Amino acid sequence: MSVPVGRSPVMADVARLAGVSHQTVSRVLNGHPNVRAETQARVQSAIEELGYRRNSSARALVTRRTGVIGVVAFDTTHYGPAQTLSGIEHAARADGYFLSVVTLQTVTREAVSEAMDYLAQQSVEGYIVIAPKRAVVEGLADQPAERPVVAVEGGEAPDLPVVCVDQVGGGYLATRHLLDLGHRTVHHIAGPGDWLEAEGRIAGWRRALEEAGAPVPDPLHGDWRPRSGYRIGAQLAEEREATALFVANDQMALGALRALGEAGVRVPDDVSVIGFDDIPESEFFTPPLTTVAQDFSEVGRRGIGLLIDLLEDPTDTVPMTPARSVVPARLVTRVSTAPAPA
Amino acid sequence: MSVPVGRSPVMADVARLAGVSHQTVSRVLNGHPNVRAETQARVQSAIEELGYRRNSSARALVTRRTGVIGVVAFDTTHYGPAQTLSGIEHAARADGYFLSVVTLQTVTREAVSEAMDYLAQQSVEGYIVIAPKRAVVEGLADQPAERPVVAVEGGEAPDLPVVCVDQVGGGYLATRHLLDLGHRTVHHIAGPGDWLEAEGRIAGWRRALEEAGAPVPDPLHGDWRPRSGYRIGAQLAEEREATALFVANDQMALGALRALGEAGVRVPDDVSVIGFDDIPESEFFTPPLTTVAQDFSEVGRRGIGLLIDLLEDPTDTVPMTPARSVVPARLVTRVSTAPAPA
DNA sequence: CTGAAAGCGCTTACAG
DNA sequence: CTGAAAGCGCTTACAG
Repeated sequence: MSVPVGRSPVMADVARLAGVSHQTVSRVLNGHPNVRAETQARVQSAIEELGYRRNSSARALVTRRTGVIGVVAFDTTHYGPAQTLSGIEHAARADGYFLSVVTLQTVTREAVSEAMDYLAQQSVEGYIVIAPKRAVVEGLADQPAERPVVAVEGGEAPDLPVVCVDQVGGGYLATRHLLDLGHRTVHHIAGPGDWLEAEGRIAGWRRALEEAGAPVPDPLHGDWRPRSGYRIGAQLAEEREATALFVANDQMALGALRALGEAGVRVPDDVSVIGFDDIPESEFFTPPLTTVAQDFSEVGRRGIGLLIDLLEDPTDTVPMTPARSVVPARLVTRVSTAPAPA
Repeated sequence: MSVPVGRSPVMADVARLAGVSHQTVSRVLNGHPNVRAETQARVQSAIEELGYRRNSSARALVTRRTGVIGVVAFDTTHYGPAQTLSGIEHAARADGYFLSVVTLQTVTREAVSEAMDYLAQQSVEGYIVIAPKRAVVEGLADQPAERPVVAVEGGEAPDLPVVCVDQVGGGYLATRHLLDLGHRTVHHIAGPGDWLEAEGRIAGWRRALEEAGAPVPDPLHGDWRPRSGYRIGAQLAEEREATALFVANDQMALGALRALGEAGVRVPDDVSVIGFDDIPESEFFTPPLTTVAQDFSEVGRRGIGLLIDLLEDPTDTVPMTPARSVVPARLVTRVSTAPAPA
């Protein structure tokens, strides 16, 4: 009445031990009604006694559902993607889905479609793609789309279900904050040109300036990394023109802060600086950084929610306008911003 | 000669189109020898024409191999785990494995075994567990171990294959560097008591001090976050005793730097500070931080390598002493350390 | 409420 | 070099 050594127990083993057919075991496992309570109990204890675990491959073969969601993420030293991935993972698990992850070094269309291909080999049911660049999002929309795809964390994108933080609103918030402090205008250290987040933040910054009738200086593009912020910060310090600086992420803000400090420019007395992301370090920068916080976990949660809706939607009709969910950004005021110098 | 609409092509469809049996298609797909070149070409083009993709569940059912590796990771705002995960992912993909990831909020034995249970439902072939706490590693070693497990990124652990950075060596390196600079002793802001990394760094620090016959102050425990470094830094600044400070990670070092700065203690003139991790920000701290770099990607790579060896080892014998791989740490000298004040 | 039958889409011996 | 047969471990109608 026991299982041969060296082989994991299968449903038939449980059935034999419980004195029922394997179909009844299946019913118990799947929570079907129409199983006598007493039978169910017998099956349950047989399952426990044997340490039986259902063979997921066999199940997937017949149900045509693997329960696996493919995630294409990016290998960055950035704070956001890791947080987003974590939000995605928790939400997926809460709904009983598994996550298969591919992380990319380079953010290109080709790399993304290769990653999706790889995941397709594993029969994922749908995809979440962390798609921060315009080209990638557009490449995604072009794809034949055998399975649902949700883009996450870039900016808003056409023709694709998307979850993102309100980058435009965040950029607006940051700039507005500085203008309200009496600054004549706000200079901007932007992210790389093809990043949706960079574009959104520029748009918000520009809108706030235009609304206030303030001059709109050329945005200066960094590469998200501290060093680029340092370089541009040094340049701005030399020009001695800016009194307010909106930097598109906290890492570049850190570099800028350092360059300003080295040039003898006091923050916030001479120049106010605001960042974006609210990384854990930013509170302890010199000085503590005013910044814009993004709720990455919420983005992950909503992304999974959207995808699962798509996967489980019984109607199977593609809506004319894809779903879209925008998470608001939030201003975090600290020490690095102050009223404009007299 | 084509596939009914609404159904993905199966092997039989390819076979029909190529005019062979489905077994021959299988042979081509699996790269078996003994297929005529011409037959192979016909099959290949049928595959392409139909856009056929092998059903992974059916394959796994018969081969008893899913090609999936389960990863238990931690949801931290830390730099290391994300980098490690990325290293794991690249290595796994290079070897044709898939990664199913669970991220944990809390690092407890229970959470880890729950996560492994969840992954077992998906029939993972083995596990990589990022296990930074002693209790977790010990819990892992206790488990019945139906499938191979490799622990990664904690310290060295008994009874379990492990890949980690040489934390003891790193702590030694940091402390030695400060002693060589002429400091009488080195104070230590440590990580939380139950973390293996914290323990290893303390051990290395202690060894260097003892070797040099220097006094060994009590280590002061933070929680890895900047705020705890700030708190302890403020306390040390008040005591005015330390001239050299080894902080167990860069985030706490950032907090300490800030506390010292606020107290009017100059770094490195009055106090030298060294961190651990070499996060991208540390180069732009005030002042740029001397620190100890860990090659997280290498840890991930070796972890996967070890696990795959275990999975593919034909002998199937468990060695008496589990494999163990230690990645060296590396000193990165910047501005925050200097000779002891006269 | 429960069981006997069929079949999901592959791979693996076994013939030839 | 290639095909007919069996079987992996489940779920899903279909009977009863």
